[in-house]
Amino acid sequence: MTDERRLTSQGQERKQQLLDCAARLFAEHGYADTRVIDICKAAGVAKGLFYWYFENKDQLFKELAEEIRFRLRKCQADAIDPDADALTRIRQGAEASVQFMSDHARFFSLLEVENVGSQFVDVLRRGTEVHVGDVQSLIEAGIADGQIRDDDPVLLARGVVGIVGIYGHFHRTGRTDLPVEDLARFVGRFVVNSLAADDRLTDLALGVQVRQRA
Amino acid sequence: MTDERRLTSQGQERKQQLLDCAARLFAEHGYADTRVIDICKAAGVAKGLFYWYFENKDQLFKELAEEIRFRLRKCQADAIDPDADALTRIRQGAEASVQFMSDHARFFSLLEVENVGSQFVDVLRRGTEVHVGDVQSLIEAGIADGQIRDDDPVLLARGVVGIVGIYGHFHRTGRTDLPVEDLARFVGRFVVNSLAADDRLTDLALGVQVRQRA
Amino acid sequence: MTDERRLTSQGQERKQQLLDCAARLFAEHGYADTRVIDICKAAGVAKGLFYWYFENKDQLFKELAEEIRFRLRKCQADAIDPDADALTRIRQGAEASVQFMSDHARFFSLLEVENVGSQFVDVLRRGTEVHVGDVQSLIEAGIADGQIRDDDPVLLARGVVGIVGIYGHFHRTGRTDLPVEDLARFVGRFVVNSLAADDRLTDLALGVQVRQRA
Amino acid sequence: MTDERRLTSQGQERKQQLLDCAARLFAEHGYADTRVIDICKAAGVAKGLFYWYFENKDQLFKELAEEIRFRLRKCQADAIDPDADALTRIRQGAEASVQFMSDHARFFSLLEVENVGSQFVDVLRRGTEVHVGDVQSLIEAGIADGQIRDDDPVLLARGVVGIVGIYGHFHRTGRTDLPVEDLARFVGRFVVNSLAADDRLTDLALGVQVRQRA
DNA sequence: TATGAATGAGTCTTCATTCAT
DNA sequence: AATGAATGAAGACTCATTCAT
Repeated sequence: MTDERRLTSQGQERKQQLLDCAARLFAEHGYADTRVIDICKAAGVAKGLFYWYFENKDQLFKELAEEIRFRLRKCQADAIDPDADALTRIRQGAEASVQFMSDHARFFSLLEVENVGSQFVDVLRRGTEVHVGDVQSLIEAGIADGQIRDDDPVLLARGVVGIVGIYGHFHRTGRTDLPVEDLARFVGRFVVNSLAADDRLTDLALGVQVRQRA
Repeated sequence: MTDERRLTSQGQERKQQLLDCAARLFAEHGYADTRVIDICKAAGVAKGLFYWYFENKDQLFKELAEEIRFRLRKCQADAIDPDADALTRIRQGAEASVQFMSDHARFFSLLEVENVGSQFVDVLRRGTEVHVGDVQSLIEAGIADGQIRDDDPVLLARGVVGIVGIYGHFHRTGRTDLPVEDLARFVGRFVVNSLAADDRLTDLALGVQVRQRA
Repeated sequence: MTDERRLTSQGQERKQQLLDCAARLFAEHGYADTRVIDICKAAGVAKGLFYWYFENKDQLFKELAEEIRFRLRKCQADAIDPDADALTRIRQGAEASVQFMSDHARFFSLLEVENVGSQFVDVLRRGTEVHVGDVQSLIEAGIADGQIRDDDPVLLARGVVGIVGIYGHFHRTGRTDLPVEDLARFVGRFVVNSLAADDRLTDLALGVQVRQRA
Repeated sequence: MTDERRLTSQGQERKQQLLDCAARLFAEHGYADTRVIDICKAAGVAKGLFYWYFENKDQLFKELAEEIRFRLRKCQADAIDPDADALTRIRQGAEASVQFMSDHARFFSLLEVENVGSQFVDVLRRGTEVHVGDVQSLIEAGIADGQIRDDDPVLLARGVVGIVGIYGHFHRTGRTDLPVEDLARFVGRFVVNSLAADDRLTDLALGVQVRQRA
């Protein structure tokens, strides 16, 4: 399947079925510990068929990774109020991301493979960079507004993306019984606090109506 | 080497040599892509000797992981001023960690394997928990002092540990030419901002002498 | 091949081919000294294919052992005259067994592994017990008839099975140039003599028409 | 230790200690599954020392095998009444052998390794031949006397040795709770019945004083 | 499309044996 | 005599990928 192939609708389904099974198994046992045959068995097809739909195991992974990135980004865009200020938008994006990661826990674990020596560093890193870029733009706007503290925007953006990932992982690996909504709000607070130039702006971005400062 | 073996000093050296070689190779090519024989070749010994010192490849990894965690913790303890306030101590610990991760980049990449399905989740997670616990104590103290914002200490601690890890990884993977010292200071700032209850306390923990607030 | 696999007829053939080659090699060089790759080379297939048909080397052995036991038992049943008396039937079974072991010497050497500490004791022992059980029934009948001397039927049965095995081994290991037919008859005589309650009954079971007793 | 070495008395002890441990372990787990290091550990010495006392693992086994054969033969000789008739002497030898095998169960299991493809066929077979030779002489005498049925003496001898071995194995592997003495007597009976030319002679060799014949 | 069969390079692990001290 | 260290050949088993039908 090196070339772009036109798949019948049944073929499309079959392919998606394999993708879904793979995602689940990768999430459950990791990429290395999931064999091609496991995926096929889960989908109830013969091993040979795998290679009709995918060039190889790596390629399947990359398809999965990109699909998920794409969905996440869409979700973030949907969650962000285009008229809000930069910090608020970052917060909204972060909260939506945490929620999304929880909803698609299985799929998402995949992206955590960004490890040294992995054959996927490139894809994954490229994926991360997209998010970092998104956040960076917002941060630059926020700094220009004086809303975000004046520090290296790229570094700050990386921090934001990283934090979201951390708590996503944390929640995904079941080490808290906190409801996602609460965790999402916590992450929003955390991110805003990390970036805000000033306490009052923090309050603003957090939507605190009235607050007494010491 | 299932049982506890008494090693001669020569044996101890040889074992450490194998550990060192393994750490380097794991860092360079990843755990899975480093074969036992690669480690042995790097150490200039026969393959069989590996199994004189280690039960198997997994076990070696676990020994390494624990050794590194131990060293990091020692380094943090050394960097922290026992008389300083909680937030400052967290900052010192974070900065020291970034520095340490840079110095021992090779070793440290190892710990990034905390992935779903890995055979090492347990060891690694346990390792992380130690750090989280350390930070948590400090955070609780800081909250009691009113220096750190009143939020869930465990979650906050996880954020701190996570952030340090992220920037460590970032630096390790060579995606910045920022000198480590600068990165460490940035991380310190980031952490402090994330936690501080108030801008003035931020300044305090960052050692800013005088600062005009808007 | 952990699960039950549906094999095509081609697959069945290939599997049998591997079984046959394995049997021959095991017989020639012993179980331990036959490598999986030897079996594959003998069958002209790649190493990996072995594991398509068998879980592992042990499992193949067990399949072989059971197959051979099954065939032997079938052969015995065919050789026995259902209308004859017990002692005669035992003799017929013994003779047929010796003949069978000679015909399938290769296969049969396998069963001699019933050794202390072998990973196969269970299967092999279970196999032996089947034969012992068969003989035991006949012996009990013979004792009831007064044809077989009144001694512990289980022990006697074990003796019969053992003797047959011994001479089978003896012939198989080429330590005699006696034709199998003669050896079989000798074993028949031996068994009958061991069991018969009385000389006259011995003669009967041996089919001696007339004989002068001293 | 290729050459004959003069061992100090302490050395003799140490060597015997290794032999004993090896015998036990071989009996318990089989030859192949007993590692040199297991023997050394059991004896509480370092692995290197093994090769001070034995050329290699095979050689140790051979020493053991011969030692046991020697002892068994001695025991048989002691049990046999030099003035008795041939059949009686065979019976006495057989009974003594069963008893001996029970007493030295551990050691004795070793001799059952006479398997195709084993590196020990030679030693073991040679050992067996000694016993067969012993019995053969007695059988020839018995045939000359008309006490033993006129059949091939070598084959008969093999049968006798084989039967003794079978029941020895049977008892050793714990598949009967019959006291050894009883088993030994059973084997004596079995052997005598197998060989005797005539029922009356059977009685004689079994030491039956008076018996009513049908 | 779909299947079962086939390939073969790759890796861990074992263990008898030897060596230096 | 005795020890711990070192060697390296050997073999079982895995699994992504390809093939014939």
